[in-house]
Amino acid sequence: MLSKKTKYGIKALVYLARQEDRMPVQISTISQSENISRKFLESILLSLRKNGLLGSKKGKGGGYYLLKDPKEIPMTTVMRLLEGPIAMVPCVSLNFYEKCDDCTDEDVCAVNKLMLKVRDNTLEIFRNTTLADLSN
Amino acid sequence: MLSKKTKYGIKALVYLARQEDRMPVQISTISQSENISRKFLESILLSLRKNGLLGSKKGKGGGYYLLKDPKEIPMTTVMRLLEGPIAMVPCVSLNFYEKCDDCTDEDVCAVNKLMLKVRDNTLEIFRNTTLADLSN
DNA sequence: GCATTATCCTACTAAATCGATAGGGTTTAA
DNA sequence: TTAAACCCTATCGATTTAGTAGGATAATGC
Repeated sequence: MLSKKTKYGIKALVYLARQEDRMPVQISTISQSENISRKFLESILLSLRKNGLLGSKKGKGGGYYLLKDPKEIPMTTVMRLLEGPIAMVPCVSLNFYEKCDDCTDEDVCAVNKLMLKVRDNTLEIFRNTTLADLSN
Repeated sequence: MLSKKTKYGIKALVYLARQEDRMPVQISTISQSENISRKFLESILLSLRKNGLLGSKKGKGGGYYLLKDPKEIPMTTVMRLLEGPIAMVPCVSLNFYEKCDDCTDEDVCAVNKLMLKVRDNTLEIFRNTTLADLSN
């Protein structure tokens, strides 16, 4: 299951991508428009800023804005920042690989075999979809 | 992330699928071979039996066995029994559909659009993979 | 018929995660 | 100087996860 954090994060990013200019948008504006708890969204946007996806401006007239062109932001980046690993098991993860405790031989493991296929497909979709694609 | 329940369940089913005959296999045998906590595996196999995937025999010489030919068991069935919905959000789920609280219009929702693609692809894989495929 | 073997079933629990909420601190524009 | 806005840390209730405990029930073989 996708966490609400990820879901809200994507919605907020798409909201920002839909702005013609790169002017700062306030948290409250997004939270009201997308029906997201203001405080929760605040923490999400904060982490997206810390991870280099968003810029922010403090004080009156401040807010958040995208640092790059939406066309240059693939969903792999977004998903990894918000949700973490794309793979369903760590043993098939590219960026978060971890060996299973119980598995003696990964090459024979049925779960590994199956989830590798799923990861490949999902990854392909995320790679070929940018924020811009979702904003239309 | 895939739950351990699902992971262990798949491993156990594959173990059973690899038996030439349909003789009952004891929980302990599988749990030792696959490094799974005996009691936890017990509860998993019990639920698979209740859901019609496995048969069981009590008493001495008892155990669990597949009720159908592994070729006839697609991973969609297995995944839905063990993990639940295949979709990452309920609003794109076939068997577990649920409307989002925050979403006013599903047709415009970026998350919906993206996750629909992911679900279609994942579903295709699970549909075209049977227990038999994973047992080789 | 009785001991042994194995599944069946219910209940409990420790730990982790999720989805927030609280409550200030700091910066900036007007 | 004041109000608007982000910044940051801490806390919290509810839920899920990954088991564990302990006995009830059923089948087998002697």
